[in-house]
Amino acid sequence: MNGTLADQLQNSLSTYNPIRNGGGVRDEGHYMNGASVSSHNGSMDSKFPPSYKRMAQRRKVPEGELCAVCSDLATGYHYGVASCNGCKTFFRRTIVSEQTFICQYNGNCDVNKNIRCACRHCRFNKCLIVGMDAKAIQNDRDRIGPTKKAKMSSGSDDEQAVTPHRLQDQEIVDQLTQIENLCAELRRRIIPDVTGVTQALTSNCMLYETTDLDLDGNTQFKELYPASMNDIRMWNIREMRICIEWGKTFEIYQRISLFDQFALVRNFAFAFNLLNRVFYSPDHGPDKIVFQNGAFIMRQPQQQVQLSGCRPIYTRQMDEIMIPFRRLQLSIAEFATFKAALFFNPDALDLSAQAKPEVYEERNKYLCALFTCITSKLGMAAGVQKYGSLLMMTASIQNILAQNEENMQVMELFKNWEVDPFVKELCMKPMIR
Amino acid sequence: MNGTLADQLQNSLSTYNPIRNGGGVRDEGHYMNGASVSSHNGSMDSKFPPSYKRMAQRRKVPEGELCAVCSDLATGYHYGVASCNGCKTFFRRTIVSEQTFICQYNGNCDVNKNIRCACRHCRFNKCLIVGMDAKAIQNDRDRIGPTKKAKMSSGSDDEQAVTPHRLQDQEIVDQLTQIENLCAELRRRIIPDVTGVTQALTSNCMLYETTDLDLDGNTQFKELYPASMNDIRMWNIREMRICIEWGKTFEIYQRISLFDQFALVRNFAFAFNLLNRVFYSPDHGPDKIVFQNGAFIMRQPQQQVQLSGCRPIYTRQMDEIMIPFRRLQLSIAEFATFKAALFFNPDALDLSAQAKPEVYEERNKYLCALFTCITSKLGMAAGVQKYGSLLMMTASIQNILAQNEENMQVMELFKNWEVDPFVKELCMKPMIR
DNA sequence: ACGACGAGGTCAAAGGTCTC
DNA sequence: GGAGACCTTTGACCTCGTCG
Repeated sequence: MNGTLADQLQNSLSTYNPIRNGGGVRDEGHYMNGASVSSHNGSMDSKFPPSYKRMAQRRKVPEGELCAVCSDLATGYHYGVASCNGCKTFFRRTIVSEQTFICQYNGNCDVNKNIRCACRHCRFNKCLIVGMDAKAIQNDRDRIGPTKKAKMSSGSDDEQAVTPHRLQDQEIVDQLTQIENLCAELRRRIIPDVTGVTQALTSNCMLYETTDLDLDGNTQFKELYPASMNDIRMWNIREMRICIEWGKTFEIYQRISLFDQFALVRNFAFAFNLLNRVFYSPDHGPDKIVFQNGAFIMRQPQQQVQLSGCRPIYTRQMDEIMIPFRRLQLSIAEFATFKAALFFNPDALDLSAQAKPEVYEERNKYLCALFTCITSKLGMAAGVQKYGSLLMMTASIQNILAQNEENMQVMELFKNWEVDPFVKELCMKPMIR
Repeated sequence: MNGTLADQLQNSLSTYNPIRNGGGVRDEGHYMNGASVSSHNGSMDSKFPPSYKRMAQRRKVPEGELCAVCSDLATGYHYGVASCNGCKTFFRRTIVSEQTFICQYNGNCDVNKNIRCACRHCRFNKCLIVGMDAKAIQNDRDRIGPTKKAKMSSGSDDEQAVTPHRLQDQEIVDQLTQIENLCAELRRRIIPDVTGVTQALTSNCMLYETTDLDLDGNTQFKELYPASMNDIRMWNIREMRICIEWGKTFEIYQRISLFDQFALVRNFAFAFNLLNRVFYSPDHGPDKIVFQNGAFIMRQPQQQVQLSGCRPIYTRQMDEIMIPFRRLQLSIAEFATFKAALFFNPDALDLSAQAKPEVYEERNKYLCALFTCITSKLGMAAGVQKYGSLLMMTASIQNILAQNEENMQVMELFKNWEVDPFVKELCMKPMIR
């Protein structure tokens, strides 16, 4: 799930379950698939020949062994872990019934014999952390002893229905996170030119073949230096292009009309740009937005970026977006899901009436996924606040966008800086309203 | 709980409750065989001495067994004693809440089915005497969530319970709802003039003495008619005044500096105005915002409210606020709490750095209350969406406010309509930025 | 064959929820 | 605000299939 969890996993495995370590893993043909979470299984497998494992597998749970989850007396090894009857049954029930729990507190409740029922989220979490293996759950009890044959026939395992789709939200978040990483990759590459937004929208998505593109030297970090207008222009265009590629990864986005695609992306592109800029800005204090290549924007107006009527926008980006983001300690997964929820805005200007309900539902999907993602780490109490605070940031974002648009109008009007045609096509609403 | 009781307890335990103690061997037979249960069991209980009963400890309470406390029909063995549902729950509640009762008579009241509620002291005493075991009371478990409601509403997935601070949240919501009603009352009254915002902020809150004020005939509904500029102006000023009175009802608001009070109210007053306008607009279709006195604004630009550059604002108010509000079916309580969360905006322009954290916490308070309020009605799945959709409306609100401010600047610039001095002081940021 | 182990199943009795 | 009917969850104990 996240780094901390993985660390805990490593620790807890050796702490809670040393017997299994020494005694070897269960019969490999049974339920252990190499895909298991724990890496220590892998090392075991490589150390001992199968025969050892079989012999050791029969080993009784030592007298007085405690449940790795709740420290009650263990009744045996269940789902790969020394555990008590209660935790064993609890784990199976949770998996089978596809339940999802949310911690009412902060997601780090104690789990022990006396209070193990107090928080089901944290109890289940602990089950996973100590290594209980959901794949050991047999969903079909009526199987007819095919064990021997199955082992003989092939080493390849057909694992159908291995993952119950109870973690639908988690899957959504995971996928968005993956796409987010692809975007990061594309951000380093030379993005081929297009004639305009329409061509960008209708061409194949570049995110799945980023490695075909050459690295762009301009995006590589060399040193910190004050951003020039060219830097700002380059990053603006770059993010806008990435935004379109990102949008095209959504299945629903491909289904709606080009007109609606345009409406959504025009509504969101600059927010995408802005959000990525501040979220991925390395932390050099609250007064600097730093681009990937080292160019930075300071709070104090610089020579390089002074334009009439366009000054206060960066201060606001720092105060109302960058600093709150840092305070909220958003993970990349949360950030990615948040952007998806923003993108599918049913109130986007010019969005057709037919598309609205569909977009609304899509947004709901990401809102729920975001909520699940946040509360699974923080629990209910803090999660509701974080989710709420994050969503209320939309106000600031919108505000800054409005101001930015105004600035662009001013620029256009006074011609003191020519806006890139692609950016103009993507971001600026026509003057006539 | 006292000496005598302890003695009695000892006795009663050996008399009434030999079964539960000791880990006797289980019944040989197949206990799940429903057909044999009652007859087998019944005969056992009557035939065999107590020590044998322990073998049957897992069996159902015999047919017709009576509650050892009140002689009602027993529903099973609870806390070691055959007892009815009432006495079981009564015993747990008493232990958990650590209540102490005092007998009004002589401490030897009869306890039976009909009068078991007459004396809680004697009922609890009886519970102990017959051997109910306080050690069998467990720690608090995780919340389960709605039971009956879940079936009734949309058959969505797992409904998890809401925060443990439920009651506290409910209180917050209730209080806000009350204030909301007071505002509605004030809205109908003649509000005394003030010299300016500062005077309004520093005077006593009028909401608690609305009945001292005379009714304002201009606010009473007579008939529907197109709003004049005077109507709009009147309602603007009125809502701004109410906003200040409303703000003063918050304890924290009274504590912060006048400067910060000004910052918060300036940031929010027009939103307050706008939100109340559309929320309380009687539903005359999606194309009309109707004031309380019958004046209405149409989507199509009217003669009366045509101002250069100021047209599209009402369309947006309808499309992005009024219609979504109706779609979300906000209750007054939810609406009131939402406004409180908006009001305490830590990113409000000009808010002092000291006040920010406090305001942030205050907002969190209302966010949690809002979430509780919504999910307690809709359950988790739908609640998360509604909460999320509502909070994302802040973007539209902010957008419209920005546009409104722009309009006001235009008005001010072209002097085609004089903005009321009070409104100007409250809403307009200085031109210099 | 047989006993140990750990899958899943069972159900009384815990606790929680909801309507008076 | 408490009582108690009703609902959900828990876990000790059970059976069964599979190994050594």
